[in-house]
Amino acid sequence: MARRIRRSTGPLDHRSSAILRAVIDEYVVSATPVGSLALVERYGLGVSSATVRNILAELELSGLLTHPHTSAGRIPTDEGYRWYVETIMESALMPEVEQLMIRHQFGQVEYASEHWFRLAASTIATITRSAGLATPAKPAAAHVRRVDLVAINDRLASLVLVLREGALKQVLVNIESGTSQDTLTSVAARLNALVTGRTATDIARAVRRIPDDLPEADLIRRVGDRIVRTLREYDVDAVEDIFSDGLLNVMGAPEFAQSDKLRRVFSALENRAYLGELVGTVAATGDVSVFIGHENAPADMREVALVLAPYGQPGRAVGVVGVLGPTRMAYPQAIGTVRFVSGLMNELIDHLYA
Amino acid sequence: MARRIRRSTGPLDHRSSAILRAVIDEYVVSATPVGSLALVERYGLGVSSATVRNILAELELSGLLTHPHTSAGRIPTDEGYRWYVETIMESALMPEVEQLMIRHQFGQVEYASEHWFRLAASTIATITRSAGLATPAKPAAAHVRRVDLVAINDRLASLVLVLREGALKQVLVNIESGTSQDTLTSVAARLNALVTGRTATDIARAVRRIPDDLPEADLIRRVGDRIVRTLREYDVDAVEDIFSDGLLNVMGAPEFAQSDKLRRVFSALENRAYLGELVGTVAATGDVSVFIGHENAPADMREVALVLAPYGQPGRAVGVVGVLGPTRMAYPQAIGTVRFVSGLMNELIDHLYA
DNA sequence: CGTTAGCACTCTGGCATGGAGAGTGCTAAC
DNA sequence: GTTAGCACTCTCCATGCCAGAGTGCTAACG
Repeated sequence: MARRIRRSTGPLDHRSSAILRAVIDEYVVSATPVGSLALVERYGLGVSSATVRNILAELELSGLLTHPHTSAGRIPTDEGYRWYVETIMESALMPEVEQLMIRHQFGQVEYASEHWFRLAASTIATITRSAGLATPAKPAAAHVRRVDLVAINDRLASLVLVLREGALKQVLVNIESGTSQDTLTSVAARLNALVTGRTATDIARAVRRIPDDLPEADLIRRVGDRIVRTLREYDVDAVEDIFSDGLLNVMGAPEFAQSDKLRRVFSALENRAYLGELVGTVAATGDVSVFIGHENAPADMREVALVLAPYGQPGRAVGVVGVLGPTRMAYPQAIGTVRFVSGLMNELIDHLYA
Repeated sequence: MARRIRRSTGPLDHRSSAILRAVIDEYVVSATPVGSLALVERYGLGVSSATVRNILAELELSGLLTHPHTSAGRIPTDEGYRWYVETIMESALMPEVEQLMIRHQFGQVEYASEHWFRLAASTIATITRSAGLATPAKPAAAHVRRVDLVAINDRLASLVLVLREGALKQVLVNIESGTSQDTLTSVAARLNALVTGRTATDIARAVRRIPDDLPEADLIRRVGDRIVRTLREYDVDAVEDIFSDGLLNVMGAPEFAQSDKLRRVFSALENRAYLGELVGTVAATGDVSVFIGHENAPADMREVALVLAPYGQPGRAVGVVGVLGPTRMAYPQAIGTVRFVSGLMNELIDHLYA
């Protein structure tokens, strides 16, 4: 026997890392198991295929690579990808050209803040050729900036809440037949004094203290309660909106050629519960997070990887942007892109709250 | 030869229709070509399989059925489905039980009008086990009901438009550093006088007539222009939002087992241009419309059928609800469901504008 | 004249077979 | 420690074959 096979758990030596990296790089583009010969031919390793085979066997023992069957090349395991991601995590950046392109695109929609996160998702999708994900920036607790009441018909009015975080919320409220718009306007004025800058809890307290002899006290109280309820719903709502774009990109991947695999990916995407949970944990961090294959709890997501990053201002409004693709994903690009876009979103939000 | 084969272009005789109907009913549930034997066994036609074969041959000549290959059963052509749909169009209704169930569901979200169309899509998806589609009710030309200006920071304000049709629109506008909220409020009041109940064209005219000596004339004019621009964009915007739910249902259909077919369906769904166009034509009609296979212009939609119906008030706000599924669809159920849901949405909207 | 039994014919789908190609793991030599 | 050489294994694809399903035609029937 030429070399004792190490079941190394420690860090990989230089040559092993180079080969593991090469296997992953190759597999990511070819989507077929990569053999020792292909590696020496295409990656100028300076050793023979036999040597490479020895190292591949070691890497397999360490759990970083596998074999689909005896006489096939190697493919990375989720652990292999994990190692890879750790090694490139810090250095992954976007090419300047693309950065400029994206900045330009965002410049086009300048002030339609509600569309930023959609644009983020579709930009990410285009660049990474995977599915782009994004959630709108959502505050920990909604603060009201302004209230409006507009009569819709004889018995209904539209209650509009403008939140400090830039979001709008509208609900209908019943009014007594014959209430004029003037009355509504003055009620809205009273309410504005009561609610501006406040959160649900504060407003609930204020509403309880409305004196009975105030004109229209009843209506004010009723609308006030409605505001509280609406805010509470808004606060509790698990990230309601996870916008995704470029699903077609993912559908093209060869690993999803069988439609049942594809189906699983989609049902994973409709599994808002898990995504919402992830968004929550990611929002609490500062940088890009990567979730690879079985690192995702739901069985349906075992074949996909997620690259997510938060944006916004911690404690005020926080959202998430990211990529969903096969575990065989161009991680450096994905991480670079997500990092850049989240940074860009940060700039935009900062500008908003300057 | 026993019976001269008719290449009838006229209406089908009673027995032929019964058999055609049987083929379609059977194919819709089995998804496999249906043979003469299966028909006589399961549909008590009172004739032998040989006779049925003769009639099947006639129906094929008339273009209502085909053959995937020589020794297979028959499957309906798009024309066959078309014939079928015409014969059941008027009579397709939902079972009362389901009607009640749906009414109940809508009762739950009573006043969250912005969510009605989403609920419509998901309800339709659940019942028909296909993809449910819905667009929000959108007016021919937006009328402003109210304008609001809220300072966001030193240089930005949020312009909120409440439209007569119940929609909200928000954009950011630049303001001069140091403009107070009071100024903004008074500007908003001026603008309200100017724009209430008007459409983009009217407002553009009014803005041009603002006298220079009005306080803050500049700001008023600038915001006015912005309102006009926003309304115009809103008007022009091809139906921006086509909400869909239950795509997973469609993915399960055996005709989409190969993922490239599935892919085509999805890219069709992202083909907002065509869907928007359809929505436009459907909105102009009064009842359910059905588009089967090649009746759809885009090649990607040749394997799906759409059942669409408008809702809302013509000339005011009109939206569309519908189903997208394989051409092999349970048309009676789909048509009944879509008809009922659109009727229900009509009731809701009428109530809103009472 | 329409209906029916009978039968030859055709096509698919599943399954086994076999050979080419790719890539491994091992051994022995360097 | 590295490498050439080689037997071995497994997939993939093309081929051939068979059973099953269903047709279309023909000839007989009422």
